[in-house]
Amino acid sequence: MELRTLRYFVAVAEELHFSRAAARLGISQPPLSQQIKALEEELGGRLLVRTNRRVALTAAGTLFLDEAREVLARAERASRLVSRLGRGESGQLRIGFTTSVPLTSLLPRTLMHYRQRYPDVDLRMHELNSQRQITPLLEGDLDIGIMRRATLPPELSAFTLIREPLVAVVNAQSELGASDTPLSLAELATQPFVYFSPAAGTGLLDQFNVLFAQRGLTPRLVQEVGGPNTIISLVASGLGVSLLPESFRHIHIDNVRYRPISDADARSEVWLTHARHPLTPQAQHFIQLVREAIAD
Amino acid sequence: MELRTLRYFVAVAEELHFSRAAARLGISQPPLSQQIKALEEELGGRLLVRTNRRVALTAAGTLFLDEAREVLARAERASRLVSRLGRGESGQLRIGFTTSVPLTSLLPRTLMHYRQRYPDVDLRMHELNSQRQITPLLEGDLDIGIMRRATLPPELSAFTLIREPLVAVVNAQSELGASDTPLSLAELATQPFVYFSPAAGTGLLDQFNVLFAQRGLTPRLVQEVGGPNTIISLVASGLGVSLLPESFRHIHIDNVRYRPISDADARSEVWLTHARHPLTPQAQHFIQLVREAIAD
DNA sequence: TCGTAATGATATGCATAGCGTATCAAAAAC
DNA sequence: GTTTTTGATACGCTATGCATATCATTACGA
Repeated sequence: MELRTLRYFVAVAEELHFSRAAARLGISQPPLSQQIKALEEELGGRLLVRTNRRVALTAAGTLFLDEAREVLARAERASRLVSRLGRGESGQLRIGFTTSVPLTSLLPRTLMHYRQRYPDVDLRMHELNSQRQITPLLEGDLDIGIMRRATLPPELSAFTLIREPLVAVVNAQSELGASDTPLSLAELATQPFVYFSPAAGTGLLDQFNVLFAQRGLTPRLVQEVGGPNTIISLVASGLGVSLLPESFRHIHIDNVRYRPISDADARSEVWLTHARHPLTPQAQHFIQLVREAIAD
Repeated sequence: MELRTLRYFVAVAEELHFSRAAARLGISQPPLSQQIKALEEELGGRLLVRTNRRVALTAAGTLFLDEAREVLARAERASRLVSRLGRGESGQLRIGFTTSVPLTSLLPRTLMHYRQRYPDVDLRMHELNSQRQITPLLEGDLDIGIMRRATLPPELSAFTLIREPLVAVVNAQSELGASDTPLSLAELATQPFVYFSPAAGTGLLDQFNVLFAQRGLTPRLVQEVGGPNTIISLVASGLGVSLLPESFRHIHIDNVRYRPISDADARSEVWLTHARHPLTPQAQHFIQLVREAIAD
């Protein structure tokens, strides 16, 4: 017994006429008669009484009509559900992102596009620092991670979404806050620094260390903090200077001034990271949209 | 998409191994791979991830596994239910019978056999006189009627189950009750009669009338009643004599004596009647059992 | 590091299931 | 009685699904 058999039977049972049913099914009448006959033989009893040029359902046929409709409807439903899920039109997409990412316009824009295009996908955003995204990505608890540049295990793959300049964060009342002209890292390094503690897990700290070490500079850290907002607040209070990606300029706090860095390599990257092999269709679509957004 | 496809997919999803699944299905591995591939193309998304010599389900595949199992189970159930019903192993059987029929051993015996053999058939017995069985039989409200010989419309078909002699029912205190020897109808007709009213609808009245008319006899009816038990009671009270099929001897009432009738044609028939064309399998089985019981 | 085993994918040929055309048989309608 | 309707039957063909042979990739062991 196959679904085709059920479709044929339902057609005959509804039309109560073999030729009309065959026309509706787009086949000719003889094979339809044969299939119904075979079905009756398989079930071991008559489903239809063909008498006096009139076709009628037996009790068994009436029952089978209900059952066959039910089976067909379930099969149809299964196909529809799985098709949508498999095409990435439903299901879920879990994205990890760092604090700084919402400040760039790329992510909010792409998320908006994605939600418009795939409104039935359950989008789950998890704010996690770069380090803390790695394990969930490896274990399949996150589909996509958006993070600052970091050292990744080989099972993860990444590409650059954004490459943005670093800017000095200085107190407007201080000596360095008197101007808006570019500063060199060497100049900045003369000042007391407020920066992330290693426990904050941000990829920015690595970039920070590398940049200064390459120049033989060792800035004096007066305060280690957990998040960028704290950094900016402490700079506002005059505790020291700092160095952050340009997108943090969007955070306006009294007494804080952002100055460009003259060093050409003072840049930070935002990465899109994912486990290497089996990307879900939802993740593929998201990445596709991100790439299109970058291309603009 | 066919049920076969679903069976194949379930096998692969359960084994997570194409070759083992193919072995379980009794086919070779290549066609299995092809069918799964075709299924994935039809649904428009991957159901399985074949990676690193390991097969795993995607989210869509996990959903489809549940759905496919459900569809297959429903199809299986439909097949089982309808098969039983179509084979006459379940469903119902509606039998009409007259008052006198339970007195013969044939019907109780056959019913017992039928219930043993087809315990899941809902057997509905309706006590109805011969006339009142005809309409339900014609309209499909009864499958089988068991009745005394009657004139039937051509849409009904019948055969004889029992042919039994008639016996005289006489009062033990009366002149005719003094002996057990055979009586002729002519002798009996000299006595006042207790018999069925036409409203009782029994086929016995027809037979009664025919028998006496053929002999030019017109017995004097002193009382018309509705049922055989009343006849016997009234005979017991001395109101008159009567004529009933032999099986009524099973009703023992004080002061009633049954005497054989010497006329060879003084016989009554019990018929099994049914609508001509589409007998339900349940009715066919019942008739089969009755015929076997008669053959013994 | 290289060879070997395991495993799914691909290529190709064949058998059969299912379809179409032609025709029959029975019954109803005129 | 003739014609029409309609499901069943006969028969040939095609396409689907299967088997055999082989390939490609990867993991594993020496």
